[in-house]
Amino acid sequence: MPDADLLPNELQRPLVAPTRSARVSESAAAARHVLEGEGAAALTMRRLAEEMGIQAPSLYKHFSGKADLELLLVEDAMFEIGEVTHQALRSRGPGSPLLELLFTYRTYGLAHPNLYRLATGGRLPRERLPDGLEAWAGNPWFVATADSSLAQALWSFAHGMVILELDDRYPPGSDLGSTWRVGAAAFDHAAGRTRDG
Amino acid sequence: MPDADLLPNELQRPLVAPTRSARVSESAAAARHVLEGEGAAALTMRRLAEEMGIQAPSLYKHFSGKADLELLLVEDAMFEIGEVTHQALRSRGPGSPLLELLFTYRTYGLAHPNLYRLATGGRLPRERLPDGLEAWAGNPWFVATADSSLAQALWSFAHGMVILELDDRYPPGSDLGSTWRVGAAAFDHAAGRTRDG
DNA sequence: ATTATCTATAGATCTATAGATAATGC
DNA sequence: ATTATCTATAGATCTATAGATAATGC
Repeated sequence: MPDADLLPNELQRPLVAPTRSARVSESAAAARHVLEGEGAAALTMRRLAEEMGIQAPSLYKHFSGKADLELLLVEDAMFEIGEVTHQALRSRGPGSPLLELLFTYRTYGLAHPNLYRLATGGRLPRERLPDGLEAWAGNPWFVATADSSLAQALWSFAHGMVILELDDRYPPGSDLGSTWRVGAAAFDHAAGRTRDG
Repeated sequence: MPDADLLPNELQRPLVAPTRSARVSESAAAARHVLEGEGAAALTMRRLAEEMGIQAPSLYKHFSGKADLELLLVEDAMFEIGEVTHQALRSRGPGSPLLELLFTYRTYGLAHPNLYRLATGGRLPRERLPDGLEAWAGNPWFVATADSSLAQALWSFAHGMVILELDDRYPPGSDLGSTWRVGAAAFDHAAGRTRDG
């Protein structure tokens, strides 16, 4: 069923590939649990098997290899990020819509640090992703700016902020709330909005 | 000796720790060669030793471990990025100073992808870095914006752009030059400059 | 019957230490 | 004498396959 009402420029959410068996879904959930709790280095086939109470070789009946498993997690993260950011635009409050979008994105990243790193770091296996997922997940940035270059610039700013914050790259004591706000204000202006629009 | 003439807000360059023996410097150069040529996964103590024509255990007379070696590369990258970005501000041409700074940063990242990833990804071992290096390397962003929040926002934008470009994260066919320009323009305005200043 | 799991194990790594030997510096 | 290097190797992993056994679905 189509979404009730789409914003201007909003894309239809792509379908989740219905090809995940129950066991595959369980594996993805367990993998996520290990990843978030213990970090990327801990996410091995052995550790995942242990988490599920089975032996590692059994996993190969469900996945052709580790890359398969990681792809599921990347998909999950992209769907979730797409959901929350689309939602941020639809239910926007009185403040700057960009700031709302940015804070929503930040909140997701900070809440799922290792999943965020996995999903946004390194090359994207485009040829194996569900059709339309990449475009749909990036769509909120375009909806918010109505310009593809500005959308990319805004997303780059957001990603830079999140990944640098996750990696504790800002000098201790930095007021990151303020950094997000001045960034949002700069892009608000570029998008043709007044600062307190 | 002090720099000839510093820009407003410009910091003095910190001294390179003069503690690198000739062999350590050679190792760092060889490590860099392996890293840039073959990627982070190839940078092992074994591969480095092979590159230098010695046996891996010999390296442990020069480094306490792999972390030691990587620290050298991070320092090198931070010094180099600091150099080129400070230089970009000093020798600025007629265009937007932010765009010049941004393009200089981008050019460095694209020219040294794996070193850039190593130096900017993951946690920074602050306690082991030369005194003042982090602040000095980040100083150009502050000089360019004269505001610490805006400086952080601008640097975050720049890093996001570079890392996403290195990881081929923009949809194929994206006009990234345009993305850099609209970003620069947004921050130029926020820094109180007119678009064609 | 078919699918999921198990045991056993191949085959590749890696980092790092111990102790012997060669090279270098005063 | 001291420092750099070598050989040998400990000790930990990891991914993935082969083939046997147990569980499940028609």
